[in-house]
Amino acid sequence: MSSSDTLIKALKKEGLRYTHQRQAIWDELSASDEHRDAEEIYLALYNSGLKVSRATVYRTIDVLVKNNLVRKLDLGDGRARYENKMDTAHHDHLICVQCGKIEEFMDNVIENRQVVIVENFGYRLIRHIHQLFVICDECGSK
Amino acid sequence: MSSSDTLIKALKKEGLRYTHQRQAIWDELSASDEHRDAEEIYLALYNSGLKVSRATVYRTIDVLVKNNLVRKLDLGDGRARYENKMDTAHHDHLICVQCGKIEEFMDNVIENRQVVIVENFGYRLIRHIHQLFVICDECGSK
DNA sequence: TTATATTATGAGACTCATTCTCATTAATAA
DNA sequence: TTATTAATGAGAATGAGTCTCATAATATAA
Repeated sequence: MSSSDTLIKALKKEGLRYTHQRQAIWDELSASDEHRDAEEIYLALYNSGLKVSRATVYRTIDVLVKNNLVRKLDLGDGRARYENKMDTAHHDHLICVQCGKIEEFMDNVIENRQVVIVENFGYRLIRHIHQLFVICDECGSK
Repeated sequence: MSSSDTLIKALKKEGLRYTHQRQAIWDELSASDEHRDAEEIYLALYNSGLKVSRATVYRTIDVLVKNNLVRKLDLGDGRARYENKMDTAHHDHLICVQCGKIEEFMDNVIENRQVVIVENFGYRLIRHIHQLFVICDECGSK
């Protein structure tokens, strides 16, 4: 499925129109594996000649997040980061507290344990946030 | 060790003065096991007749967090919550996405696994955030 | 103690990410 | 095509948290 089809499908599902701006924002996000904030995405578009407003960037990202095309990360520093979720398996993050580098991890033992913990409470797991704040190899060797 | 002693020790360590406001804020935090935001703490003090400014609430909480007397929680909704850390063992949180109820959990399997994951990257674990967003029993039965 | 030096406080201005408003523009339906 | 309706852009508004600076309180020296 092409990148446009994915977007069009999500927009259709939401009863929203297909616009150049929405395509541009999705293009920008889907072409990268970085974890960027809204301003970085806005500037990337701006610098490539696509003048999409910040408001539209935020509005469109919300739709993408809601439709599982993009993941929103809250690293606790006041700026949300966004990562493309296309073709990527579930994972959580390691964040270097010195340089900000972000790595991904996934551990089935932890995934399963989470479910057990929640079940023991008699609750139902909806989603989780698991972030390991580290000092990475480069920062640690200095 | 009394509640005042704990505070006084932390302030001394930081080279800060012991004031009525700081004591009042610490009293308010140390007397409760709730997970409250700064405004709730400010209002609790205000309503008990202690007119401490919001600025001082924030400033004092920062000191308490830095000295491990209080834990700051980022639930991703834009308001930090604070919980007293006195006499409480390490734990993470379950948060009901419907009613906001917060429960605590601790699992040694997960704790150990985290360390292994980070070591495999050649990194060093500094701290972690692990939040399980759930629908609690009360909300789920409705 | 009392005076002196220094830090803490309060009020409100400010910041910054994000959201909202609303007039204008663009996409879809007829 | 035009009519209808939704989307966009510019900038105002929001809200948690931080900063400023004049005043008040605490600690130190005498």
